[in-house]
Amino acid sequence: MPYQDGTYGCPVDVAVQMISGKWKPRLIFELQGQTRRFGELHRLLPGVSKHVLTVQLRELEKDGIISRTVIPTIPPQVNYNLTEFGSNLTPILEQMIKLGEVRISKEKEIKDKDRGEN
Amino acid sequence: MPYQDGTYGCPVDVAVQMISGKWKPRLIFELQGQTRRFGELHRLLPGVSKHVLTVQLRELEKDGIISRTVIPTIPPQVNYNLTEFGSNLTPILEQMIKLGEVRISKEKEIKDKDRGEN
DNA sequence: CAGGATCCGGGCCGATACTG
DNA sequence: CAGTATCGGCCCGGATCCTG
Repeated sequence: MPYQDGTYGCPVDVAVQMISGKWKPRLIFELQGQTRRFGELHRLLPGVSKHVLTVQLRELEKDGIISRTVIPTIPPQVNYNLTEFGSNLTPILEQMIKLGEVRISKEKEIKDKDRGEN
Repeated sequence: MPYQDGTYGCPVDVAVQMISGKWKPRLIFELQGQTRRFGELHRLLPGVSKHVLTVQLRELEKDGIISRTVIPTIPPQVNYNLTEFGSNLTPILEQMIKLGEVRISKEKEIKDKDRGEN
């Protein structure tokens, strides 16, 4: 959202706002190239409650990152997809995965070293 | 941090933990290839208090992303740098900037369209 | 100059119960 | 199945004042 003078904030901050939320990056990741149902996402993210999951999904939808499609059957079915705009987030996720892996292997080293010293 | 069974979480979540914090991505961005002093960072991020800035810097330091160097002059001088490990975050920042720019130009379009309709 | 100490408010997140 | 409704805790972030 622009300031009153019509200017916009730093691109970094803008991006931060879009993906900030404890589960959003994970959700975007799980929706890469796949349609997922609500319950599916709920199972894929152990620890998230349905309430919080709903809120995060709604925010992503409002930001134009994902789309939500309701199929009015009984029982109902709701599908989530990445939008075209949302696919712009893919490179970020890829880099986050790389970073996470680097970090994990670094921790493994430390742990292995500690074991060697005891 | 690993679980008790020695396994590690999803790389995405690990990365999220590292960069989550309202000002962290901005701080990492401002430290790309440059040494910066505390006051400098404080001026570069309008809106952040010294207290919060300190906390965020300390967390980044604890995670091994930045280094903190004190030069005991009067008045004191404290320099911050990205560590070698921290430079692993550069690709993420680049992608976040791209994303932010896409988003900003998209909002500009909408605003221009609205102006045309009124 | 670069913080530490203290207080505080909000919203982020989660648990539980209920529903079309 | 895919949510809503309600409640509550807790921590993040901010304001203010103080210091070597």
